[in-house]
Amino acid sequence: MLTKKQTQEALAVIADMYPDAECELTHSNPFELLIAVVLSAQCTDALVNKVTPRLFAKYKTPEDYIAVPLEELEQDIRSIGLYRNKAKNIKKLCQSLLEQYGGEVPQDRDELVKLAGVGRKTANVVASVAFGVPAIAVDTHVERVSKRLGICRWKDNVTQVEQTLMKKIPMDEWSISHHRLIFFGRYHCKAQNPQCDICPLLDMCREGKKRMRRRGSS
DNA sequence: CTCCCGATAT
DNA sequence: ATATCAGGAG
Repeated sequence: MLTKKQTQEALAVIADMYPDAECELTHSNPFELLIAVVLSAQCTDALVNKVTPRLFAKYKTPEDYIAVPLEELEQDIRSIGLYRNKAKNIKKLCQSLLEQYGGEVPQDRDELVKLAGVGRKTANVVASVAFGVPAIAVDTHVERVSKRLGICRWKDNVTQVEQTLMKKIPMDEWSISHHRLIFFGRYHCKAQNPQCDICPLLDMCREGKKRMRRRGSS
């Protein structure tokens, strides 16, 4: 496992690669962000961004989502995938916003996770990006990168990964580091074809060195 | 653990 | 053809 100091050294290198990493889901207010993040489960941001322009033009408020039949909302988000669950969740979520939060998106993570379709990862993204609350949302990229680099253990679950990252990163850098880890995972330390051969972190990466050996001897 | 699920890269 | 995609609910 990388120490706290080694972890921050690795993050400094990643910061050089992606100094301006930020949320890539297009949105213009907390409500749109919440919808976009719910839609983004098991799906790329790029695909979500293809759908949200016309979605957000049609649906401005929680009332708008409740007003249409479920089947119509399903069709409007069909290309995202998992659309039946997501349409149902968005309707329930909007209902809750109106009934319990005056139509506004709550800022508290504990309130956010009570909403349909909102788990810890989504709640962290919304709290962090929309409201500036320090948080590290552990998605597939953050988990993969953290495990490959050895910031956490291979068998850690997402909760353990989040705890470890919060311990090894200063709180005022949680949000920016989270986005940089995502960029690093999405564009460089990719799931399918990681670019270990040109990786500035290869020296301190167990998995990378293992992969390079495997490639070199075959 | 399984199911949801279309789009995309390889 | 298959793995994967800013996961969450039952």
